[in-house]
Amino acid sequence: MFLRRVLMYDFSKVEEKWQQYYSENHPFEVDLEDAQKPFYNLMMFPYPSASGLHIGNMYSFIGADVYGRFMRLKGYDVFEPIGFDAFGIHSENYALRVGRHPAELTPESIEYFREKQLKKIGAIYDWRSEVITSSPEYYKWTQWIFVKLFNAGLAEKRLSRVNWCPNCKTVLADEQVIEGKCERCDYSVTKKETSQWFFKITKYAERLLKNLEELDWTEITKSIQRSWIGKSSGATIKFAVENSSLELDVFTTRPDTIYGVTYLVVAPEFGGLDSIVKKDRVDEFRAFTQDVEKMDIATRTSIKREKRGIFTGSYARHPLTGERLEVWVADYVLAEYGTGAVMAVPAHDERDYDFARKYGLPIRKVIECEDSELPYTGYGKMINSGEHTGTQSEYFIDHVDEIHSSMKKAVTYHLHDWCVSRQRYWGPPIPVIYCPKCGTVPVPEEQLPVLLPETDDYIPDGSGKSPLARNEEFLHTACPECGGNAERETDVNDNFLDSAWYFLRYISPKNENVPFDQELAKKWLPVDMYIGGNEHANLHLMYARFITMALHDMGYLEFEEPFESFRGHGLIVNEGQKMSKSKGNMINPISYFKTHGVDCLRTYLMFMGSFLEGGDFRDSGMDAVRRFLNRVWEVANYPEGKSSDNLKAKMAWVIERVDYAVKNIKYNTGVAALMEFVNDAAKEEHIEKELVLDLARLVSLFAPFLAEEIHSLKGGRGTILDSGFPSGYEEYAKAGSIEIPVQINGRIRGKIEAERGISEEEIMKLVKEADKLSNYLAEGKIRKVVFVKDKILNIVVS
RNA sequence: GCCGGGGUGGCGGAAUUGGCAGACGCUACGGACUUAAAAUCCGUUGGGACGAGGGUCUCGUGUGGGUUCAACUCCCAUCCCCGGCACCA
Repeated sequence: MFLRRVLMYDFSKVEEKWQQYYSENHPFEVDLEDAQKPFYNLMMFPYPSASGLHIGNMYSFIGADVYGRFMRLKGYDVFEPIGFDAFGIHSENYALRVGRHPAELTPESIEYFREKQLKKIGAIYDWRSEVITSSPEYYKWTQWIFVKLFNAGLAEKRLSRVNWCPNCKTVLADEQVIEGKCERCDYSVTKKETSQWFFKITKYAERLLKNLEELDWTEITKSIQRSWIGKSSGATIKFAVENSSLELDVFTTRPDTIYGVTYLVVAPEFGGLDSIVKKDRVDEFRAFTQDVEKMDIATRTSIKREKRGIFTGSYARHPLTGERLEVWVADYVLAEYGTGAVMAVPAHDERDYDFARKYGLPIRKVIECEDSELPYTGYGKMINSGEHTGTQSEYFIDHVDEIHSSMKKAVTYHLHDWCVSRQRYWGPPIPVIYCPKCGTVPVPEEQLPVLLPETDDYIPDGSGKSPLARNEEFLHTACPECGGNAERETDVNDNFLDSAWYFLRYISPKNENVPFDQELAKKWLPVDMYIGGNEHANLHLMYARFITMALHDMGYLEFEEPFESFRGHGLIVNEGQKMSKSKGNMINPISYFKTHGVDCLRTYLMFMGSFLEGGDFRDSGMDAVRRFLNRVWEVANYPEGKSSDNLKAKMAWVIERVDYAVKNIKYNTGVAALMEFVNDAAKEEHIEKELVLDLARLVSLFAPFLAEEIHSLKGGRGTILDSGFPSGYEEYAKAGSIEIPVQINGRIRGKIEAERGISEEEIMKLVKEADKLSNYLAEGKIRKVVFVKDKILNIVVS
């Protein structure tokens, strides 16, 4: 045993040196026009709302950057931009909380994020492409997109019962309501009827769903999108209402239970209800609907809550049997879904069953089952179904179009139109003008941007109107068409619109004439790899896809899907515990920059678990990675001299492992392979320069600064990423002997050392010569030999 | 309830997709160095049995079955955890 001198490297000095090198020499700027092998590597830009990037941001960015570095090392022109999602309710709420004006606070936050954090982490950003969504140069084009959507008939202002957060004092999209609570502040959301701008994303529901099949996205992300779109197939069935011109359309996924309908139910908010409520019941009906209205969404949609309803006094006719059916109003039917009315089949639907039992409504079995199974919701043989008795459910559903003129196949989606207006200050004003003569007029392109006024009067008042409505100077304007007095729309756009197209702006962030250069778009888009958290899998990705599709249909983009590949990564926990401010167990990345260094934090974040599934952060793991990096440095400083063939074979193996690990986003296994190599290399007395360089190249994905230092120590110039992905060890990988495990009757009984590529006959000969193994063979007759070349030998003996 | 992902040592996690389960790392223990500690280095570390010892045998990837020469991996059943959706008709 020989004692090795301890060689520690001064990470803070090394890191400072290369951070400075990166910021002075811009080695990662890409010539977008001339690049030969374009690769667009995208990560989710942060919103500069809090006191700095948190460890989750860091995790996400570094995971994406490792991929970008890998592609760069492979010789691609990797475009890795970054920016700031600086508008929106999170930034605004943060500003309100600390009592500063968002226009004043946001630039400060950005400055801090950029200079103190993002520029330190060793990412290969091209800072020339930075976009800030709150800058007029950017939101001019956000407004431009609004106008384009408006002109294409995809934006519409309509009266709607929308989600209202009494705390944030704004409307929320359905997507921002989580279990009846506001996504931002956790306050119980209520419904409020107001006039709002909507984007007609539902027009794209089928395409958004269908295209998922072709996308190279993590499965979990696709599944989240699918369930959000929520397609369901069935039929609409028309019921005529007695003594009324009203026809009730219901949507059902189970038209095969049509003979089991014993009453109809409509939602309390259903339009035209007044006409069917019998006069003697009007008061009772009013009281009931008002009561329902008052419920917050969490209560309304709670499954456990007992269903309530009242009979309207009207009857409808069953389209097939002519039977009279009571029409009820009940709080368990939602106006927003399907047609807002349902046919109740208590025997075969749990909700209808509960309701029918409570109010003594008839229950009629029409699908064969035991009485004890009611409500039976499975498919089966139709019974008590007139001429269709004996038909199978599935067959009836398939042929529903042929049964009766009142029944038609239909599809509904859970996806709702995207409510984009926000009654807040900190966002891009919606570029629309209301003229008493000309009506709703979009602001002409040449008048964009509609600047957000600089004002101290920006705090929301809960009136349901944006603070901008109080700004007389902003409010009053001239109609672009007739020049007469007109008023501006005072709501601002949802923050998700800002981020729905930022990846397009990155390729031409300074272009004043177009939102994005179409030639560059052809060359660089769609995005080759997008890595980010699954917490944005629903909203952000869906909206970005929608906007891209719409721009495609208008002829601005050749493709309709913005992100060819997407990888959603997991979350970090701290020592097995979820991080939260209230628990006080937040991990502060900056403090680790100081104690362990950026390289160490990067490498550890990638090593602590499977990136796609998230990981458990532990200080002891940080120390382990610091040891590893020190060993890399130590090995790099070994005297130069011939290395063993074994070590070169190991290098061949590591190269393959790292290649596989990065392509499959299994970074932890890549780091593990590098550790193995370093453990082996440390056992030798000296090392060849080329091996040191190749080690550094692979290490540079995770620990860039240390790698750059080693590269320059060994005489390299520029950034190590330009020196190419390691190769050239193939012959060592092929040479040498390997151990082949030998199984006898499925159990490992020994190992045979043999040349690579050995044949079955040869290895059997060696097995028979080996005492121990031949003893096992002697116990019986060889029935079968299974030999997988270079892998395993299994002999069946009986 | 439906849909997705998962369950592997004391712990974080590997196993390139049917081919040596537990790579790599942590922790713990033992040792070297040290006046001492830290740091560093070396060794041991899934359970059980046998052996003075090199070792040998055996059980083992939530649970119960199955397919196969061979199963963490595939099939059937079942339990649990995480995530998404959910009075969605």
